[in-house]
Amino acid sequence: MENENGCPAQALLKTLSGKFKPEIFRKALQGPVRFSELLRDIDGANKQSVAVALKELEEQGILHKEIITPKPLHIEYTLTPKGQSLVTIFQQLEALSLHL
Amino acid sequence: MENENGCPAQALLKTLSGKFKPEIFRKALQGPVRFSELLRDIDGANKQSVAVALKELEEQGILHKEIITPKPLHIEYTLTPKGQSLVTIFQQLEALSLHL
DNA sequence: ACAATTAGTCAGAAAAACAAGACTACTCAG
DNA sequence: CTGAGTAGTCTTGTTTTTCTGACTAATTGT
Repeated sequence: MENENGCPAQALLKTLSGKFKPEIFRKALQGPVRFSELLRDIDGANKQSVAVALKELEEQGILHKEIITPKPLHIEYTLTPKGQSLVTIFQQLEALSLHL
Repeated sequence: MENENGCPAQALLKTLSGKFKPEIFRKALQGPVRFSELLRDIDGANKQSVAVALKELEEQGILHKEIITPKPLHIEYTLTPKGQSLVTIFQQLEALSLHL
């Protein structure tokens, strides 16, 4: 496990790779997301993968986890400022994929 | 195998995922690359993975494969215009990974 | 009391990605 | 003729990623 990486973008690229991360990120753009909501809405999603994706996105400081109410358990994930800064890059990626 | 993907960026993101693709892309920025050169220069690279990466990058229209001389076998891969258009995005990704 | 929802975790299986080594096929230098 | 370089492919095996189903633990609805 050595990581003397000559390519800085690679790390960032990795943080958004994974089957559901781009999808989750995308939904988070439109507002706070929750675990079970993602599970329902994302086609082919499974608990484990969504849970791991959320955890990693949180660890990477892209999403912020917040317990809204503990009584009827309600947790929300929102984009952090760092997450917001990725938005423009995503928009460009999307623009690119359209006209090609 | 259905791909009615709600996330356009995901496809593009996938084209650059994989252990060596970012590295190969990066080298291609500095000039034409060749198979054995990548094999030598990229740390931990192996024939199979590099071959597959090159093939996929070519299929995705990011690299252009050209036989320079068939006699002493010499093949070069160069960035296509589509590949070029990814450069700015990469630069932003790198800028981002620095100040975070 | 019983079912459903919330948000997970855990163990094991299945699938996908990656790696190692043998092999093809052709050219060039000695 | 032999060894080295070019650019791969093919088969097999390992490692990583993803998926499935069972389980926890609490609350709300019927």
